[in-house]
Amino acid sequence: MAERPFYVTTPIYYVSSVPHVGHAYTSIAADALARFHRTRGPTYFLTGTDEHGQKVAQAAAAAGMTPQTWTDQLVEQWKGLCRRYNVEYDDFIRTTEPRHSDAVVLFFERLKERGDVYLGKYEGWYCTNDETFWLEAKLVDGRCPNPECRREVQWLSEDNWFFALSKYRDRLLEYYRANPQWVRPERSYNEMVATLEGGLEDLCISRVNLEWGVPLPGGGVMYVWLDALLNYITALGWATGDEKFATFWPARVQLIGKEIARFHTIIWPAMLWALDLPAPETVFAHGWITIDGEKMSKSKGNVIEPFAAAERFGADSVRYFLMREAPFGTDFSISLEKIRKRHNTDLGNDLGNLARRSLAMLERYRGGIVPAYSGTSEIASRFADLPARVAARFEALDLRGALEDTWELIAALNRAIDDRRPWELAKRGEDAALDAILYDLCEGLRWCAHLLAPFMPVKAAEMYATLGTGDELGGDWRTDLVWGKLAAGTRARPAEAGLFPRIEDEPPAPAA
RNA sequence: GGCUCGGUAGCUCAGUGGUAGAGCGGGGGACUCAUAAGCCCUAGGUCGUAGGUUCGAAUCCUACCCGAGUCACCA
Repeated sequence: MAERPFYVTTPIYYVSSVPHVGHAYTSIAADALARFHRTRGPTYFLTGTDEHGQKVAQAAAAAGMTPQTWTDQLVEQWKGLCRRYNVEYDDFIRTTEPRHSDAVVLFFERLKERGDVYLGKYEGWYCTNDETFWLEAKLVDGRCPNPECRREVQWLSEDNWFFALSKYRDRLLEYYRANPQWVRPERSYNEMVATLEGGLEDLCISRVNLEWGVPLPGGGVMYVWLDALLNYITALGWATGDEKFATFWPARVQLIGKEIARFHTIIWPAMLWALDLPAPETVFAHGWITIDGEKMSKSKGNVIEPFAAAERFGADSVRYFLMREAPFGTDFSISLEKIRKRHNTDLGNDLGNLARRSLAMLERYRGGIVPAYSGTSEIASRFADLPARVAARFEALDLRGALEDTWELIAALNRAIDDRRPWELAKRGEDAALDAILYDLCEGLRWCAHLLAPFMPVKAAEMYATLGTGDELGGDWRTDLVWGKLAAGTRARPAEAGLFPRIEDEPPAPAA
């Protein structure tokens, strides 16, 4: 049965500053999903940058640059983050590209034709720093109530365009009731239902006193959020009738951080419906990465810097940590020490050492030549359904579960070595039994390489290469992960250095 | 303040009516192929507090305490 093409997106990242590990987290999760789905069929993975809005304009001005120059330079950091972590996107869209901004204008015109957008007056106390209108009652001493801001606010009265969001409320509620899985995890779903039940107001979608954005006919620019949300379809060529759009929309999975759920699960589907387009299949709101339970923040100086982490532990080890540490969707806490522990124990001790000891014995007892498969194996029968189980985890967006299931095989292989004691079999000349365990180990490693490739593409490929099959990873598990497929006579070569060399504790930093 | 979700072994958590579980850490043991890795054994925790329902509750109800999230036209 052919699956529907798989389209996965990350939020487009706001380029007012540099990336941190939270951005890497979302991108890596999307990448793992995309890499898995590529083994089964057409897959498209989109990420990008959100470059409009007042904060970008201000940051650029502060740096003495035009907004365009500013974003041109910053976007390299974001692309560099993907490169550093081997995040293999199919497309990277910037909202300043004409293919996007032209489509935003088209969107606006379509809505106008349809009567979903109208001219109105927006008035209120406005804080330029927060780009927010505040109710008078919320002001603190006549100033911005945001405790980190507290700037003066000004009274603004503007003629603006409004999107008739409220008229989609009932349809949204029906959609939520009919599709309980469409917003996940459940916590986000419940909160959004509660928001909807509380009622919706129309949305002001233009900014007349701002220039850095997509210009609207008659003046002003598009509110940055609507501009940004549209990237998910403009990148596919919605506006130009590209066949990519026909193939991949609606998205199977849109990953977001839980803080932007409202935009993606209320405003976004309404925008799509206004264009007579279907809403995405699933919006998944993942949790925050914290440091000892606290939100990362530059002022606290507790930021994990993604480039430095990759430097110290290797990109794949950080990828592994992020996907393994907590169930996908919940908050979890990160520290360099935690990454180091997972690297040393899960990756070094369990997996890396398994590969090394297995291949060392193959080398010693069989000259590195993979023996023939006898046709039966206890491990084979016990794990026959593993690829299907791991695949089901991916379908369910249970990325940690996929790793946990795979680790069962790794543990079983380590246990098998101790149970069957190849060194004794070799001494006693029990060739058939020795061949059997050695074959199980090599075949097991081949399976691990396939199953782990979405999470650790580089290390999985290295591991696979040591087996010496000459093939590359990336095939369909349903045909490739059949126990016994590893050919007898294959010349495997133990890696010289371990796959995951142990990383020692850092010496205490010298006092400043 | 309203709403939501949590408070279970040192740590992270699973467990939603019927004799308290997993992983990690800690402790003990046997082995040697291996990155002093792996394997085996080992935790006896008033399941936030106080009531209630029930033959029986970590699991249902009530109140309270504690923590987090959310209630913004803020990435």
